[in-house]
Amino acid sequence: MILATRTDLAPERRERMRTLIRKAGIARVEDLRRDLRVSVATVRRDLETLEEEGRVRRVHGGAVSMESRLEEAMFDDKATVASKEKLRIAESAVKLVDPGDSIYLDGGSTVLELARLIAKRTDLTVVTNSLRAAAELAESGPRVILTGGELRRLSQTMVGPLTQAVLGKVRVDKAFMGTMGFCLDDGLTTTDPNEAFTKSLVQEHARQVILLMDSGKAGKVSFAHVGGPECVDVLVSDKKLPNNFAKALRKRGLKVRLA
Amino acid sequence: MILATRTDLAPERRERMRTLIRKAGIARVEDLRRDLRVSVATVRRDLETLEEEGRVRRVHGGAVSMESRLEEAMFDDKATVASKEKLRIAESAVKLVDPGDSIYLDGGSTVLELARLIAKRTDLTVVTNSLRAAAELAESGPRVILTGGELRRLSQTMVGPLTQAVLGKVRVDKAFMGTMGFCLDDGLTTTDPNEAFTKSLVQEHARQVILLMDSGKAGKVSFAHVGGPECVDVLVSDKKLPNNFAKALRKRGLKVRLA
DNA sequence: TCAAAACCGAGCAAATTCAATCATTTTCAA
DNA sequence: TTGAAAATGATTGAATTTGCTCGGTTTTGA
Repeated sequence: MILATRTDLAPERRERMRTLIRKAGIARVEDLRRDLRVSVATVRRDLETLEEEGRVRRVHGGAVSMESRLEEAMFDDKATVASKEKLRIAESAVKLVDPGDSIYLDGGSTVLELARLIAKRTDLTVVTNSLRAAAELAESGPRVILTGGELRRLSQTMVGPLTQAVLGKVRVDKAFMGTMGFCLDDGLTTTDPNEAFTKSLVQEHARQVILLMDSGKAGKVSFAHVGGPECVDVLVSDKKLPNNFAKALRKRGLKVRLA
Repeated sequence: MILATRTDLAPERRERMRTLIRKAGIARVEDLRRDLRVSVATVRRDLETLEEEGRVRRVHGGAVSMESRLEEAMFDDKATVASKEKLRIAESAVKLVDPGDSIYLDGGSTVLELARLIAKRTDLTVVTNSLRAAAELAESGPRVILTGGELRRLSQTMVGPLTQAVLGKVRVDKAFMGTMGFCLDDGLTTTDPNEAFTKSLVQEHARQVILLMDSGKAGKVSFAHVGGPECVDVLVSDKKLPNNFAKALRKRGLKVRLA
């Protein structure tokens, strides 16, 4: 009986739709309409359901399977979005790197940009607690030393007391660091105490501490205290940095570079 | 008759574009327009989104890829299926991991398979000197501690004297290790002295040393000496392992598991 | 240094796709 | 069988995407 076959058609149709999308990785609304012999309205409604269930991700013109590599590629947040400011700051900071230097790079997106800019240089030694920075330099380039320590997933960095073990044995000419907040009263602050611990540890073993900070962080205070404003030697920021902020820092002996 | 080739969905097209740029390192707008059969306006708009995602860097006339080879390598790692033997060995080895264990994972493809198998477990502590293993566990799963040390590019591991700093401060229940060669006379050998140094260091701080080795490595000798056969407690290998080899090891007190 | 060529971004129009709405059909229980 | 609820299909205005043009900018080569 023809009607009988239609009884529980909807769930079955959605299941077929899901399979079709998974097989191809991506499917157009029009193709699904043709394959499933239903109207586009139904296709859209089904896609809506599947999206709510987390099976697919809708895109203009169709849908991407959540299990496909395409989905991974599209919505991969590992690829950090570098704003123009951050790139400019990094480009300015790279000029501070002299031939033969040994430098430290910590986590943070601006510092990561700097890592990309020195990825071809073979005359440097880079110490880092950032897995992302290490990944940028993993193929070729500087000599790379990782600090070790406990993995902090959010920032993909190695932090905590264990970092002391390696950091205690090395000295760097310049430490390039990021921050969550930097203000005149509270100095350098970040979100995680372990992260803060490692940051202050690095400063003890660096001849010069260079802070890469987009202007949005100026005056901000985060949770964990790293050190006062005087623990930074050079600040590299962008032109939107408030004038009086820069002036106050210079008065305290910091060098301020605006990219 | 082939009708007009239907246009790609935007995510598909951007993915293809991304691949083209990554493969060549750099691509011109004009080339992309021709290869993807779209207008230059669309190419530019796509490049803009890819740039915002941090995947490419636009330059006058085209774009250069910002995706390091490592990410590609990581991706290749995920795509390549390990040999059946290696997977079987890893599946056998994972049964040796008890709830709450702290374990060590070193470099090597078989051990990497093991890392994948425990990526969902949250009851473990993993110490590793392998960036690839760390990458497998970077998203979620066990507590991860990295040894730190100098990056050895070929194996993407941290090796050398600096690893001592962290390894000296931790103890693990089980150390899972790979090898380049294992024979009755020379014991465990590997290609790089620094790597060998770290391996023997680990063995001092592990209650139990478990060697994951496909049968092809049996009787082989590599360059750098790690330790005698007795430094291994358990050998996990595949069924092709020569019978007399297994027998000789058992005679010396090693446990031998064949997957 | 200067001019030609190539390239870029913004704005606009056409085409495609989407979401909301409503009419029709189907389902299910009384 | 009947009526309410759910599912489906069609319509339409809004939103998105795409290709093209035009004025300004960057690069190239003499």
